[in-house]
Amino acid sequence: MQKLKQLNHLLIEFYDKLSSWEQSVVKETGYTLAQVHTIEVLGSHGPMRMKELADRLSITTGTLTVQVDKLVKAGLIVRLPQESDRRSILVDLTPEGRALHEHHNALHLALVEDLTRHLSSEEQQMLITSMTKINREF
Amino acid sequence: MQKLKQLNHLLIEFYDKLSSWEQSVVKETGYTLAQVHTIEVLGSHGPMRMKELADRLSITTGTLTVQVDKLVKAGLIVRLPQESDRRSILVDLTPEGRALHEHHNALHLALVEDLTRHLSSEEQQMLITSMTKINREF
DNA sequence: TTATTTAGTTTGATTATCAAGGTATCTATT
DNA sequence: AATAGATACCTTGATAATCAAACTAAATAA
Repeated sequence: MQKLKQLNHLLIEFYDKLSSWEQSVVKETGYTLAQVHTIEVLGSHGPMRMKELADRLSITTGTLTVQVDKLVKAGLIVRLPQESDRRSILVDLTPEGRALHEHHNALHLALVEDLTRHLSSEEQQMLITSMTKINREF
Repeated sequence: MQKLKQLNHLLIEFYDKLSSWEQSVVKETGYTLAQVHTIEVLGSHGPMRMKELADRLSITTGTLTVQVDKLVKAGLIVRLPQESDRRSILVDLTPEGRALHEHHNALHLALVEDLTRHLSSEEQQMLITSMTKINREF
């Protein structure tokens, strides 16, 4: 029970710190949090339809339409109408969008490297194992 | 390097899932995410001044003033003017606010219990150790 | 005393978001 | 084939969160 409380607190603390880190990192790009988040999802999962993207971002397709409009205007993504289903639209990164993702992802990797540098190889391995189990349960 | 990528991905996945979970849990309370987040911080760290609360929430004091107005009106918190420094104001939970925090916190604990139930006692212990180190570095 | 810093508030503008309604397209049923 | 229902996306109107900048009051330093 004490362990649970402790773990709960640690996970929340990590969440808050990551949230704050992301905010400050995003601010420097000149884009908004929602925009960068959209780029992140497209960058790490590849092109996808509006519906799926909205689901992954936990927003409605209505909200996403507005967001995608801005990103298209900014030259970061493109809308690709689908022949197979003419209702749906594939959204994909432009080279500029991909560049932004690469850059942002590099910052994430550098952060994780920094955060885990005092973990032994064994601890790192077990952290991977544990987080995998946790995410699977989520 | 492969490990880093893997860990980065796992942490982001966890973050996104927790974010989504929090959103749906908060929705059921009838309060907004920002409101519940404010209650959470006050509940787990105790009463504090506007400035400190704003810092912990990563928002400006201007934003917080508006937020606190709403929470006071909703009966969840109170403003306690300080005699020692008459510029500053201590913000604290009312019994109603505390009840909301208790309830929300219980959901968090239940979630963590659920997520970690397939971890061995040893894994749980090492997860605590690792997350402690990570948060310290953050 | 005067100047500077600090704590909190107010205001105006921007962004993100949702719910609800609308259009076009696809799918299943008759 | 015709119709009904479901799905994908878009549009619109309203609300919430946020910041920057200007403001007030109080504390602190010169």
